[in-house]
Amino acid sequence: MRIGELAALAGVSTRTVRHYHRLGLLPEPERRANGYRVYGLRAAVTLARIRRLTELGLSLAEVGDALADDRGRDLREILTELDADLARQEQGIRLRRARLAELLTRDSLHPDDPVSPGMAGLLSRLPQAETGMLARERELLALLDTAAGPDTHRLLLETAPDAGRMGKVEDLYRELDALADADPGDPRVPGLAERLADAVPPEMLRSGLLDPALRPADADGGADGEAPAGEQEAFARAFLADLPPAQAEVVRQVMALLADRSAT
Amino acid sequence: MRIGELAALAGVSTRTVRHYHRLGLLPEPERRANGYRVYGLRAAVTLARIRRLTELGLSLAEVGDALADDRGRDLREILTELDADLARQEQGIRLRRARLAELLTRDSLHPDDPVSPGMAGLLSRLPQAETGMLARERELLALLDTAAGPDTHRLLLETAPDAGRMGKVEDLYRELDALADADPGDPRVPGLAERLADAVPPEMLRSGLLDPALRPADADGGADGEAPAGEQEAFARAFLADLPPAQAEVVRQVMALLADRSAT
DNA sequence: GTTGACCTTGCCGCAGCGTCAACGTCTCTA
DNA sequence: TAGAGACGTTGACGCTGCGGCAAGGTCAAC
Repeated sequence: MRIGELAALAGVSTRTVRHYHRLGLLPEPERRANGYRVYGLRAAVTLARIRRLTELGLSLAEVGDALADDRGRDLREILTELDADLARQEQGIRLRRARLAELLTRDSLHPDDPVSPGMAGLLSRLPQAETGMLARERELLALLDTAAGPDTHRLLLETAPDAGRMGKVEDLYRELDALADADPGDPRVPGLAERLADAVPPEMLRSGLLDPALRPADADGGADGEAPAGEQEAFARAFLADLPPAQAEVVRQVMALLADRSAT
Repeated sequence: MRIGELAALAGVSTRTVRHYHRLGLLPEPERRANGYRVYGLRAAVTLARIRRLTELGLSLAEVGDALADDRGRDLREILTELDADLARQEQGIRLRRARLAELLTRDSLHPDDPVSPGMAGLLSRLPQAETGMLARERELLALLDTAAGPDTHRLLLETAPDAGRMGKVEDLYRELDALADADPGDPRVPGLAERLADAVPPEMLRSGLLDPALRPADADGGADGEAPAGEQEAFARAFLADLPPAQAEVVRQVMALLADRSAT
């Protein structure tokens, strides 16, 4: 047999056969004078064994072990391990399919993409916004949905304000947006900060969710704080750093006010 | 933020971030004077979106499509397709796990490796043999188990001789083995051929399983036949080509005898 | 000044082949 | 007898999603 016939017999490509030669799974056979490989039935038998094993899901390296470890004994180990691995894969796929199914049943695929069900609910209660501060907060929440640790995540969903309260602060957000190009010393800043501080739900303060953000390190006017940076601080700092100066100043003042109040 | 902070925030490696840059999934940000990349919160948001999508099982290319196709609409298609793909994978894994389970419950892992249950049964009814013609036939059967089409495979299992009959021909196989180094013209050949032909179960002849092997093309003494080679002929030819001369001659004579008999 | 923790680009490696490329060999047919 | 077409040969690159290493440059702290 030449390589093409062997390959056809075993139902693989010639490329595959040569690949197995290079990996040492299939011994290189004799050559004819013209350089063509000549195969006997043994090669087909070995090739079929390799295929049976790979079709079960063994890697070629594992197949190599199984063939080398002279028949048997070790094979059972390999297969057992393989089964465990496949079980893990199956679980992973099922989990992703479940998430997918949940996503696909949602009436509208959220513009912020596949967030968790809880976060999707939270986002849907927030006023919609394509631009401005509200849009940024929506993005931040989407980011937190995947990047925050489970504790932060849980607190976030538990202390989420209800729709009624959110409706009330919508005007305040518009005022914030108006400060996009303003100076940090803008006269509108202090008043807005106070009204915003008043609007923060008390249960959010009590939850401790804001504690890291309230730490003094965030209150200094410097460009970058140097705090040891737990995860929540990291998010808070990144958020602040991303804001226009006047808006950042508002947020800082809000934080200062809240820190004062929670201290008393 | 520098790249390390961004990566930590999103829970990926810096290598991953740079990889996404090269793929165009994440836009290259501004650089500081020293060449360091500087990121804002937007990058973290995008990065988180990429992660959410990849964790669902989308390829990075698909993520790219989803991000490029400006929000939404197309995403549902991609996800639906992905779900179908995952379903296929899940089925594949289940099937392999079922086969694995079947294999692992077998008391002894067969030396010829994971053959199908039917073939395992057939092989277990054949006399064991480490070498010689019987060993070759066992190998051939293992080969046919994976390489033969479903029709051939079914015929093979249906017409398999029972244990009693196999016991009777065991002696004949030993005689065949004795011819391993003999001349094709050896005086023992014709008699052995006749006794072997007598031993072939009539239902195997009737099944048509042997028909291709009985065709005249196989009877000419030439080195290689040139028949159009259906699958069964291919196996038969390979098997014959692999035998020592005297044994091949016996087989040819058996075939000729059977052809005569089935013709009358 | 020297660690040590960052950052930069760039290239190799992984699994399992598919897919050229550039070439030789064989057989059949016009 | 020449040419077409179907084979064979080696070799190298491509794909996925990064990890790892090399060979540096930068920056803050001791």
